[in-house]
Amino acid sequence: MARIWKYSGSVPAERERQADRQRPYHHGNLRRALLDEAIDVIGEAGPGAIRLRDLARRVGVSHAAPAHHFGDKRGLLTAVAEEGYRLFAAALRDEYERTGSFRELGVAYVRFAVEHRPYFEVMFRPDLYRNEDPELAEARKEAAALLYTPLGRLSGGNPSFDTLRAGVAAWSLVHGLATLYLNGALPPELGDDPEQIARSIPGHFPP
Amino acid sequence: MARIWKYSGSVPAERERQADRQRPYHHGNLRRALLDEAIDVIGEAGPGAIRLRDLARRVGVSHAAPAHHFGDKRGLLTAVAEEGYRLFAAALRDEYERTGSFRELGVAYVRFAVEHRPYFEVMFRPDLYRNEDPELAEARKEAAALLYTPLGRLSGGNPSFDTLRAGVAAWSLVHGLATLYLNGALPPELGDDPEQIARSIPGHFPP
DNA sequence: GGGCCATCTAGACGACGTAAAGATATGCGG
DNA sequence: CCGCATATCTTTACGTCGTCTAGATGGCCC
Repeated sequence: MARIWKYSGSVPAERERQADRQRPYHHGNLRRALLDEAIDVIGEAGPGAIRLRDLARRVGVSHAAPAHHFGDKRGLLTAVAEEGYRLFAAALRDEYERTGSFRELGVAYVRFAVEHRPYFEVMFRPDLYRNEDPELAEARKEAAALLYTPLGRLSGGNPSFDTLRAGVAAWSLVHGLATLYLNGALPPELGDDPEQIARSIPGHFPP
Repeated sequence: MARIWKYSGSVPAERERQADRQRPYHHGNLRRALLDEAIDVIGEAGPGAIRLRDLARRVGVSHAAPAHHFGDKRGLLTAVAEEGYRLFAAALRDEYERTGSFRELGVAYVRFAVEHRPYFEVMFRPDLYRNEDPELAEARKEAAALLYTPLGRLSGGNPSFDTLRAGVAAWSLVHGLATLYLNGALPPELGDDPEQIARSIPGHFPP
């Protein structure tokens, strides 16, 4: 996984400090580096495998360094969740603007869960992070709006169309599909391409 | 909750040992007691809050006692998941035999998730337990069969009816609904009665 | 009633999260 | 160019946790 981390602009480039093999006292972009490493760990072993000391070790700083940027473990996971919701909102927005299709919005939901699995796994586990964090709440609201507004537009002026419940139904469907896929709980006969599964799923059920 | 039990040395009359308030060296059914306590803890603080030493303390045994019954922490959670799948299968079977309704089966799914939340939270988090455990695999298969066989019966002889995909769709819908409800992610306008929400959700979506 | 063996205790070890206090660099005002 | 405030990182320390090992206990079967 290619990691592109540009150091912040305030770092003087002329000193080529980062090219030096000696580890500088100041990392330069420790916060970003810890988040990236956390994503890697979560992707390989789930959020339960996150260890602050381990992240510090991987990045090459002392074990207590992460505390300065995130306070504690929940703080780090809060940052992960927030970033996840922002990426999520961006992905949904892009997809809907590109296709204008409600169904493709659902497919994009599942795709995000799979492609950004580490984020997704944290986002929908509020016990892991600080759910009342204001930044996070805003990021989440942004994503939620992108799920409901396309539906509202679709309902047109039809008053018998229950936007709220239709939205929850669609949301539940794709969320459940994504969750079950990530758990490996889906029947193997469906294959292993989540996007294709999402597209092939019927939009109605027997009574 | 001070549980003051004294140890060994003075073992009184042999017959009134259970009625005696002195704690016997052998618990009697430590395994069951630990599982019950684990369910309580998970219900209050989630599976992440499980601590073997804490469970032992609550039950009044030494900190290493749980290891004998479950091997390790994953062993305990494996037992929780297995019991959960058995209860789940029983609940689904009862409901379908009682009503014969496919939709009510879905409602029962959601109801189980809410009423037996601690089990549900562990069952669908395979990273917490020993997923390859044979007892667990069997319990899970039993539950899965109860989700698909009613659907197969419903399809009748209609060859254009894709049982597998229809089943996954229905399963995803109820699973997603249950998961989102437990996360507190559903819009509050829907109220807080998950059964009623499940029944009010439409069975089809816009294209 | 004697011994076997499942059950439980006791103590130790390394890893972890987190708090406190000290070290070091960075950028800013003079 | 210089001194200093401050953000960043290190070091040390403490308590808790999971798990390992050896030993104590007592139910149960012959």
